Amino acid sequence: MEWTDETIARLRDLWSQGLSTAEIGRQLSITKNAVVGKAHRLGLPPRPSPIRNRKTKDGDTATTEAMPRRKSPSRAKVTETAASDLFADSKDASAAKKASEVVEKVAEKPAAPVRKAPSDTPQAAKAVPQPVTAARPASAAPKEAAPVRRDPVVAPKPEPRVAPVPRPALPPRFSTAGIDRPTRRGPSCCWPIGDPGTPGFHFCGATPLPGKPYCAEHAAIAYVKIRDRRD
DNA sequence: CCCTGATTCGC
DNA sequence: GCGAATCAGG
Repeated sequence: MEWTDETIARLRDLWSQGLSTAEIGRQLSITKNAVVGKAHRLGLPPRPSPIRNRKTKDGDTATTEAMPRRKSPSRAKVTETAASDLFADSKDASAAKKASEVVEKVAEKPAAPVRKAPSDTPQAAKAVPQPVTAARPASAAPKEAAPVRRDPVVAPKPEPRVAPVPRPALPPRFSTAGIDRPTRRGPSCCWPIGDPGTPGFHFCGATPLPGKPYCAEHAAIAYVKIRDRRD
């Protein structure tokens, strides 16, 4: 896999949108493993993991005995043997992991696998292109489908605020402060320009294609037929 | 079973 | 650095 600057940017983007690793992988035509692996190497914020937090914790005694730290999955040779004990210090504190615990509640799952790349596979065909979250940049709420209903009588609001989605304010490093984002309301292309966290980072902001989070220009890059991207 | 993300470790 | 194999929870 060639991790170009662009594919990485897309990975970050999709990742930050909360898409599942498998979904991201599908869109990038790579395996979910590749996605997760890369995400980790990039230091992207961990998602709420479905499995139990098996490390960290103060005394570390928790999981030790009940769970064999590592199996030797056949492919794993006995490279550790004696070394294991000698280097068995490992008391490293994974502060980052802990931090993720704090945010466990945020959840708000991606709702549905959306934004399937237009492909010729029958499977992808079932997915209806939805504006998953053209409004990701900040407080605007996705989920227009939210069946949240206000008072049946009053509230003739022409623009009912969408449900207060607990969008957990992006992590500090992704703080939108100082980010140059489009001033106009409504959908805007969320193609990332620059690196999140850096001063110049911003989203494209152009008017997106109907039903897509990207403008025509970036949608052309974002949505590539799987068959065509084989090279 | 399916899904999910996390981790390990040969390459 | 990469990602398949694997683990493990829902």
